[in-house]
Amino acid sequence: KRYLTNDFRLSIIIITNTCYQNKNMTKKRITSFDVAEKSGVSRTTVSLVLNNIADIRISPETRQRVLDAAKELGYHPDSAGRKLASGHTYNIGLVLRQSRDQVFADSLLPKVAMGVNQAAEDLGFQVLLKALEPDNINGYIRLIQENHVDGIILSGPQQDDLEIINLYKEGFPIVLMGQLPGSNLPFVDIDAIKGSKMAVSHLIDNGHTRIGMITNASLKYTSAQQRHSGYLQALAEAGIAEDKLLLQEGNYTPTSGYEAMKKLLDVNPTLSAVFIASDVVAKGAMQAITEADLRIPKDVSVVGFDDIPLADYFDPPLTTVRIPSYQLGRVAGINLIHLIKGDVLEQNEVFLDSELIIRNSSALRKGAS
Amino acid sequence: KRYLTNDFRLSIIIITNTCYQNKNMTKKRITSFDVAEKSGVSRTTVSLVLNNIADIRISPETRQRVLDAAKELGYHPDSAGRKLASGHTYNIGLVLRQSRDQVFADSLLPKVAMGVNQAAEDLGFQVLLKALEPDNINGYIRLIQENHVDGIILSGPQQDDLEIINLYKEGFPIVLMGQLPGSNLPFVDIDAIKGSKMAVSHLIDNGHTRIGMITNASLKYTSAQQRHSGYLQALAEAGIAEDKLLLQEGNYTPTSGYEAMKKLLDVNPTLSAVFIASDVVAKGAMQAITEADLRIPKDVSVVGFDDIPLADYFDPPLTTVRIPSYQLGRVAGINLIHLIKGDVLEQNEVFLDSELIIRNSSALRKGAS
DNA sequence: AACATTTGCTAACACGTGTTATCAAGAAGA
DNA sequence: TCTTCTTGATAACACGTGTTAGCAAATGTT
Repeated sequence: KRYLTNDFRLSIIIITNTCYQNKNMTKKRITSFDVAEKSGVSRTTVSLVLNNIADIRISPETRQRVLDAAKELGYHPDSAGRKLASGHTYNIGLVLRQSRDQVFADSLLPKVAMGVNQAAEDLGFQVLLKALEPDNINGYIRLIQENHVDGIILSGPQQDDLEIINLYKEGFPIVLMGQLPGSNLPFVDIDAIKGSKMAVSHLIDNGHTRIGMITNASLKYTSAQQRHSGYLQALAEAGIAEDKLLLQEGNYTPTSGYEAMKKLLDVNPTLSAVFIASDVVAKGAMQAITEADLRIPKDVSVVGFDDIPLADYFDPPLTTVRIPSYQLGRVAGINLIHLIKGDVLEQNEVFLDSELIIRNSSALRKGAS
Repeated sequence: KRYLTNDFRLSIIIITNTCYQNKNMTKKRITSFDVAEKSGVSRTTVSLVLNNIADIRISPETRQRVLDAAKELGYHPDSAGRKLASGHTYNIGLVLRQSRDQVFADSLLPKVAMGVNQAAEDLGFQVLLKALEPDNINGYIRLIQENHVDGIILSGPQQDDLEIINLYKEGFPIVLMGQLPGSNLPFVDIDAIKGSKMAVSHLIDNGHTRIGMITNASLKYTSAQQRHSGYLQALAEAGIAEDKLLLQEGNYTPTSGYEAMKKLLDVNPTLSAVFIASDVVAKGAMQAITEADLRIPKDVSVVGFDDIPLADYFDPPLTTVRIPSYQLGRVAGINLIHLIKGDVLEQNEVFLDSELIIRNSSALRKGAS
């Protein structure tokens, strides 16, 4: 089945008639039949012209007559009819797998959503938003079973998402935002290992050897694992041994960072720097550091992850790893739509580069090497 | 036209057959005809049973036979077919009117979106997300013209949104998030005037008389106007004269708050408190205060607006006005769906209460009254 | 027994589109 | 002149559902 372009739609931005079903004074919807009648051709011809079908012969005069009639009547094809006939919905689903609290605290989500929206807009698709409740893990299935979408972007996939793998194997277009190890589903993600490594190496370069870490989330999440493993790699390359006492888990919230940091300081008196895999968590941790009468960065250097909008306004401004959120959403959208159209992806696995933003929270200590 | 319930859908959460169109090995979709055949009744009966139509007589045995067959075959009605026949899409549009930068910085948006999502989920609808580019003000029109949605929530309406008023007059279901003065469209909003007044009165109660204000956005936005007018009302009630030198405009960003605060301090040496109608803007302002060698709250008390997730972790923790974002989204969603179903709204204009969260940034100065 | 009513179900239409197979007319070639 | 090819357009089918009008059988009433 062919996918249609929307050349015609773009040419009619002027709103002449806004007609829709209305239970009171049922305004008649303008159909392709009306356009056909007005321009004195068949409905088939109208469809062929308006969808700009290639390899079909229509005389230039007729074509123009149809376009004029459509514009004059303010015709807009009905999406339901189109879906039914073509088999395509021209919708993509943006499915949020994260817990509600996680979404609440996610200050990058708006950027991601805008990126997806832009991709859809550019390619003639619409975005269906679906947040999954924890007790409704397979809630997105309805989108597919009832044919609401042509494909989905699954944000924050987790280990127990088995159904999604079957769907992909059966040929349903899916792009992950984040990774699902063990599956070969196409995904778009940042290279979190590289990003974390960059962050921790920066601390090592500044002379630190006792470097703690607080994760962004439980280590059952892929993204937490990766950020942790970047930390380990940086240590290994510098010949620093891993010390499990230097690791604490956070869970997206400042509070968790506060608690984790307190534990870390209790157990590790010699700790001189900490890598916290989430800016939000870092904010809480910074407070714990200050409350322990330690100064940032003089006594403890801090590096975060995400570069949330406020990171530059932390006290002191937070050195962190910037995630290209908007691009992440945009590329996921573009790739999904390619998949839907049956194109082969240039890259099945896309890693976008993150960037180390160096600010004051990791400034060199006076007198250090 | 009647609106259908989704009782049947809820009873089939187990996924037996996940069938969809596939260009390679075109799995046949299971239709209501298949269910009819299997249970030995007509397609009409299947439809009547599955949609649980009232005032129709079906024998209990037949009803059960249909339900069993549907469950066994894993039948799920096709949304396009349903839309075409019923005239309803069971979609609501969440349209973001704010500029891209504004959305990026909006840390409450995820909560709002989750609220809308929840309402839709509960009432059997889907959410279509549409962010408008500044050069595409009427972009949502396509959603309506092509019949993608049964109604829309317009977030952040602006003065020049005239088309939306016409749509509503013609009977199209619309709920605003935020207000559009001069129109009588139904809306859901916080009582921003009351909230601001509460915030400023709190400062006055603490003994302040020279109270500055930095707006959250340009005063052409309704929300900025309201927060400003709450500020003025609180002053008036306390018999404090308005001083235009005490007002500066912000624009969502910390940077704008930083600049605005510097100007404010330059011109008003006696200023002892400031009300900043956005926590994000306040963060920048707080930095300007600190850089001027002033202490919060000792020299300058600060009160914000929004209660973003990090406000409790500002230094010092920020006194602010909490917006019930999730509820805002949920109520907007519920009311829109009521409107779609033809119900009369209990309240056409919904004001949700905001709450003053008192933290350290406005603590009483030692020795003050 | 004759008629009226209820019960249980269905045939047939409607929704608005995309697409294939086909056709008439005109142009080109033999 | 007769045949072949091209052009321009269309009739007819398909998609999957909701809904109205109506029908036969069963039940109730006089």
